[in-house]
Amino acid sequence: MPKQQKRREICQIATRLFVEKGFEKTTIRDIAKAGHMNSSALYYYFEDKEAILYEILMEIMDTSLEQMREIAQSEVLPKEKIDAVIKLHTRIYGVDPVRMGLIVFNQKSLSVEHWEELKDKQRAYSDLVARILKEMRERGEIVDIDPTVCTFALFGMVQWAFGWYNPKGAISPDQLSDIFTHIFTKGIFDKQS
Amino acid sequence: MPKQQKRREICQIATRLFVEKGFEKTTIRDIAKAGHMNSSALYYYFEDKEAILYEILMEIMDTSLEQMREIAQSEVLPKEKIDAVIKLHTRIYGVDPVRMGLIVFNQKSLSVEHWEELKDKQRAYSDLVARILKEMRERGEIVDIDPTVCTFALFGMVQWAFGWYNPKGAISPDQLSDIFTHIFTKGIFDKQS
Amino acid sequence: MPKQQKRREICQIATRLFVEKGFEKTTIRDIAKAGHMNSSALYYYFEDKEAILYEILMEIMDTSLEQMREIAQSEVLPKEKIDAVIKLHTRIYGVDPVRMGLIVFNQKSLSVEHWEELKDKQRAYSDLVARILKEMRERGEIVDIDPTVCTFALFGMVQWAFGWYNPKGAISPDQLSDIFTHIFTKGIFDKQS
Amino acid sequence: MPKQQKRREICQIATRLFVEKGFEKTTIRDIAKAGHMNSSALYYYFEDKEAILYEILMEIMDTSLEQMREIAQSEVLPKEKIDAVIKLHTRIYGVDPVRMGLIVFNQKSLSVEHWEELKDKQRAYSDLVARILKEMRERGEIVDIDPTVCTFALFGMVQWAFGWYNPKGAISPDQLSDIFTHIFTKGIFDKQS
DNA sequence: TATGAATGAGGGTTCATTCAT
DNA sequence: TATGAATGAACCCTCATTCAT
Repeated sequence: MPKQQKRREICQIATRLFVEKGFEKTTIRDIAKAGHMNSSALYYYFEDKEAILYEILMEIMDTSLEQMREIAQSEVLPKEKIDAVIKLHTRIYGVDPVRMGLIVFNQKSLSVEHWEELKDKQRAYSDLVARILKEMRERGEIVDIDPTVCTFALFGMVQWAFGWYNPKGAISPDQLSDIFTHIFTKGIFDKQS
Repeated sequence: MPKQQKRREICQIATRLFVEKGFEKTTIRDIAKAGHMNSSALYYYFEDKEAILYEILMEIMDTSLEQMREIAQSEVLPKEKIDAVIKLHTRIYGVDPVRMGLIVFNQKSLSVEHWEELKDKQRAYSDLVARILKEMRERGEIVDIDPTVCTFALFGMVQWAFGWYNPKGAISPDQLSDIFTHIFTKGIFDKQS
Repeated sequence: MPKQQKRREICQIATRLFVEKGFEKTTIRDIAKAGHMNSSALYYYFEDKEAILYEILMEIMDTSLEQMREIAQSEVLPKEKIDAVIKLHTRIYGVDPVRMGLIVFNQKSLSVEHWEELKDKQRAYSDLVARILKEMRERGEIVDIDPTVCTFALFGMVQWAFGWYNPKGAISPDQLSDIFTHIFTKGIFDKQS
Repeated sequence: MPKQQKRREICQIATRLFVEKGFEKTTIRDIAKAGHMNSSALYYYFEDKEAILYEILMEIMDTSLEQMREIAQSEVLPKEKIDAVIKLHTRIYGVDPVRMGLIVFNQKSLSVEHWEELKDKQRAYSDLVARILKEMRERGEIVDIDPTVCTFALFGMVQWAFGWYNPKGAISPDQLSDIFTHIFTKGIFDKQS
């Protein structure tokens, strides 16, 4: 258990460095120094440098996947689910520069197997949303566009915020997700915001 | 002049490799070998490995910035400009895996100065769009949301396609930009597609 | 006593690994894992990684030296002693891949002092044989060649078998030592085998 | 050509070090330092540390194989061939501490493929001798013992000298090979040396 | 213009060993 | 007796870069 705790600690430190400098430019010695330990000590906790990235990324995906599942399985109207989806995705990926930055900038550094594992979880995550939209589309509640495309459009819009959103700015996370909800559901031509 | 030509050739080769393996994992010898030249020769054409990336990225930004300027300066209705913007951005960044991949995955490899230069051009590019939206907003033609936020929302939605859009799939680039236009302007709750 | 027993156990495990992979490529953790113990525990039983090799090698030398002494001290004709010597050396070093392999491939990994100790015992061992031959030579019973050279010639011929002899093949260990005896004493030109 | 020359130079230096300390304990920097060059320069000439050992070992085998072939193909009596074989093997492997030491102490450090290549050449080498003996045996000229076993017995006797023969001692290489010839052909019980 | 050769800094990783418990 | 954790010294190898030609 203290070992597991130390792993987490290392992951937190590595996360910061990976976001700042990228995986490739972060050396094992950088991580060690930031954690006040010997670089070889890291190999007591992780097999590899890549294993650290893998652990970090998987933890992110597992957590968000679980939350998305809860939304998908909740007993509310599809429309309300979409609201919740946008709120969740904004909070996890839009407003937080770490998670998205980590994934976007470093996924290429995963091993092929681990990368595929990541992709699988991402697919599972987006499928949950696409299925909601599909249902709405079949009921004629939304526009007649491929739900998967709509999902990716939404995700792109929301998560891209990681690159420009300023947490200390005028817009709160909740306001941001409201904005995204408005655009995604009603478009910018709809004027009653 | 042959020198400039050779530079372009090198950039094309490097572009391919950077997209495939990323800047950090592409060695100067990889580029040289792919171009059937000696790795030392590259230093006759470029100061640095980074200089190659810089040139590639700047060329992309300059080209797209120019095209965006044309749209901004054209004498048409703002609404039509938005259509054109989405069409342009979809074509340049959405359906082409190279340009966006290059920028997203490799911008961290630029030197600080070059990175800021890139950011400046990206800002200029997005400002052109934001200004159109601002004008529309002032005229009450669109929803009352910060135009810059709208711009980034649009960009995110569109350019994220580089990661999932399949050029050999059922959706043509034009159809894709129509989809984006619909969502961005009318939202998915508007059912007449 | 349990400590001494454990030492032996460790030596047996290490012997196997040293033969398989060589001393340098066998890690202390390999040995520990094969013995279902923690690598730190080994340091309770042995000072060093090298100490394990030393113990193994010395045990081999002590055993064989003792057996050679018995032959040397036995009250039989020199000629019969030579027969016994060849039989012994064949059994210990020729047909067993472990002992010779261990010595040949790993003696360079001993510390200088230990290496010299090993050499001393090997010298004592070969001296016992050389003295028998010397006696025979003085009596004119054998060819007029330096007995030490003869001894090494014999040892080389016999112990080299560790590299090619197949215990599951057609030749039994006893037959092999008979062959060596024939060659060494009568040469291959002597046809009555 | 200067590159090939440098490769040879490196091999010579490495040979010395491998014999002195063994392959595993010789670092790439040791070799570089002994050759007054930068350790990375070695990688311009050789792919690997192992590639150096491979080159050295193959060169030894190729050379000796060629010389053994000449003997095998010469038009002389089998008995004279055997004399030549012993003379050759004594000179190449018995009297020279380098070649045999290199092979014996370091063959385990070759990659599996390279090790098998080495074994193949060694087999070819010993087969040439075994074939001569086989012919003699069929003609009833020598004892009725498996020629391959005789070959290995001979090789063992001769090459083991690398470990004990003193080039500055009283016995010249030619005398040594005469001794081996006597023992191998007539045995030590035959007294007219 | 172009190349062969060289270099130096550093990167990931291994491993024998130690030490507090 | 035994272990988990930590360490430090290396080790092999890579790579951008340089320089004489």
